[in-house]
Amino acid sequence: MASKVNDIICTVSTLFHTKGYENTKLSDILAETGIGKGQFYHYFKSKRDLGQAVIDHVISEMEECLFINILDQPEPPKMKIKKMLEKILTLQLEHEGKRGCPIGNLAIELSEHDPIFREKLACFFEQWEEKVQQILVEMQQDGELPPELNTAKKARSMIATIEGGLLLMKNKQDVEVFKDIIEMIQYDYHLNNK
Amino acid sequence: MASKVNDIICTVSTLFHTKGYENTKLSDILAETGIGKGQFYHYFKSKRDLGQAVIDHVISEMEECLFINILDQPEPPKMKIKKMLEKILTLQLEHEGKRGCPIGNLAIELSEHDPIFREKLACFFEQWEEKVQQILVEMQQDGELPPELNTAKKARSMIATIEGGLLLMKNKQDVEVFKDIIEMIQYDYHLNNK
Amino acid sequence: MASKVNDIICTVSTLFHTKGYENTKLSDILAETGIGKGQFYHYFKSKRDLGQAVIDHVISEMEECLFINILDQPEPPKMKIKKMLEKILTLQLEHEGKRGCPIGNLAIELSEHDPIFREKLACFFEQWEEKVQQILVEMQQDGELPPELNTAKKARSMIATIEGGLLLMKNKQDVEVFKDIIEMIQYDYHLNNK
Amino acid sequence: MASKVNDIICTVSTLFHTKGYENTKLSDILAETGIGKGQFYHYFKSKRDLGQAVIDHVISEMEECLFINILDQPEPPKMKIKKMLEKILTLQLEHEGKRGCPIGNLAIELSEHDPIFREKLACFFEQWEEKVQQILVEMQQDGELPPELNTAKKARSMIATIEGGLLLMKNKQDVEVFKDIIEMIQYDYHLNNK
DNA sequence: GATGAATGAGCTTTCATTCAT
DNA sequence: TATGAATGAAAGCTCATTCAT
Repeated sequence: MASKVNDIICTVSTLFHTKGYENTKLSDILAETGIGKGQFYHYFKSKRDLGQAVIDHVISEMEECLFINILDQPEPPKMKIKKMLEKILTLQLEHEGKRGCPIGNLAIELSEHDPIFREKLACFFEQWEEKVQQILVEMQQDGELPPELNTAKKARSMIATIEGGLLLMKNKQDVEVFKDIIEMIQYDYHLNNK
Repeated sequence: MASKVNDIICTVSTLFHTKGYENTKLSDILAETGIGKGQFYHYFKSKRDLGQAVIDHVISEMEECLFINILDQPEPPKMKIKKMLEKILTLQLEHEGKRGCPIGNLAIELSEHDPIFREKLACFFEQWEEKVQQILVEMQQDGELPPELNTAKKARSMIATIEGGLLLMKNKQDVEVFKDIIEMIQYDYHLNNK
Repeated sequence: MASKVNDIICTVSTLFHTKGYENTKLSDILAETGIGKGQFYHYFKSKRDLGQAVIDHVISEMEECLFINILDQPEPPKMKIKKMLEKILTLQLEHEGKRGCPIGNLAIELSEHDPIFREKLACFFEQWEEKVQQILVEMQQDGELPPELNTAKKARSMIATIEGGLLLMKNKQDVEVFKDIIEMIQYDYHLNNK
Repeated sequence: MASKVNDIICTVSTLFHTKGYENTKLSDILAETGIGKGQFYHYFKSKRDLGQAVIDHVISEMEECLFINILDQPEPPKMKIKKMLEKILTLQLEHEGKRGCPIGNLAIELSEHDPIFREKLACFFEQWEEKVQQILVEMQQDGELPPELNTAKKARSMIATIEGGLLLMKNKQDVEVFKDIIEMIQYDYHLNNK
């Protein structure tokens, strides 16, 4: 059933998040999902095939969570950024900041060696940059950002800060690190005196 | 000899940079270094043992490159940041930005599962943060940064931006991405009208 | 239905011809016939069961083709041999001589390890030898073959030449090889100056 | 050591002879040779790699046995053919004719699907044909064969008869079948009244 | 110090067959 | 009848490590 496939994808997305793609062995997948080898290969033609499905899943979860529910909503730009940052923090708090970014992790592991995986992940980051840029443009039009600012690059920079913050947080295994990062972004964009 | 050990470490640090730790197989190491199995296990008691040596090596290279040669030098603070960014870019240009940060990559791969590796990498980031913070304090004293700014968090944020920028760059396999990030940091700290 | 069973058998006989018995996987069979697993095991209790049915089918096709339509016909002996050789050539031309003898191939693959399969194939060859022998006896009576000739052994030898010719032809992947063989048999039995 | 490699090749050539290439599983090889998986892959990079080595080995054994020791010797042509047939019979008697031709079997199994294996085997048959043809030419010059006879095709036909005879023999699992074939060839070439 | 043969657990994948619906 | 999910043994192969020389 589709639900079984979905179960597997969900379970494995957690495995990928904690252990990475290569380091998640088929045996881990079978143990965690409780299915047999044969059944696995009934649903997926290879581990790589599953990998693509999981990445699609992780990305679309993130898209819903950040894009649809927040960035695409009709709200004041600063509020959207604030909510986005809070949402990311909330997601991290579920695992005490030990896992880092499910997408960023895969980007590091796979970008140089698997063009298809790389492309999917790159596509996510591109969309994210665009959506943030739109918000920055709004802010710029409201006079809240200097008119000479390159909003595309600034958006890219904000996302870099978030991803780098998640990297440092994962390295410290401490979510407080990411809280500092959020605070600095909020300071940078004056998100508190709204 | 010590020089043989060093040769191995240098060669493997490149392998770790491109393929990651787990994905660098002993056979890759032997092929790349041209030594035999027996010799390898004569010099290192395990792959993990080599891993530690390589991480130490990579970190101390980075320390020399960024800390000793730049951040610890008696120069104006803005100049030091500028040079640091340029140095990182130069290093990336050697591989067209395809590999990303040798330390950040390992931080993502290993932080959650190997406490010793994690600690070594965390220690590097801590030092980096401290050194950048000192510079920001100087700038703050010179009135180039607002007095209420939390320099520790701001330093952490700058490093996050750099690491995240390298992550996005690796994902796009395009060094231009990182150039944007540098430009935004320079804009943020007014590094050009110095 | 019987016709469904027959469809499967026909399709699989082609698979066996090109890939052999062991190398024809159930998945090949399902893909080629378009049926599902359940349906397969409804019609056949195992792959081996199907194997027997296919061998029976291939043999009876050959019997019709060579025995009933040619060797059992009331025609001059030399004509029958000539037609038999031409028929075999025609069959091979359908696949450019790439597949070889459907029965000889299976004989090589299965004779040593499966007594039932072996027996079925051996039975075919025995019949063939007998029918050819009868023809040679006729020719002997007509004075076209020396009276001391052992017709049973000569018949066996002719079939060996044919099967070996098909083997060499398959190995060269070139039907011309078999044409040479036919020519020599025709020369041997003076089939042209009839 | 080279001798270990050779041991494996010899052992496996027997396995290939009885079970065929595909049907000889790695586990059979390991059980029969008494080595471990790791060791196997230390000596051969794949089963296919071993396959090539085994085929080379089988062919060169046959070349020594039939070509160097018999067909290339300075002897009367009829004697050479006689000895060749006897040698082949002797080889078969070692296994009571149950295995068939080590080369013919592989030719049937592999010719259609593996071009490299096919080529190696085809090359053997070509040489064989040439050597037999030379003998037939000699006989023709001695007036023992009709001058209009196409010796190339006749040589090919003799080898086809031998190979087909071995096929029928294997199918019957009875070496007597091949004795009949030999007898007929001897009759055909008047090898007894020498 | 140096070589590479040997080990064996573990990897991803395949396959004929059975079972539940 | 018919479907395809489920099973699990076995396939070919990889890998870090140890051992004998």
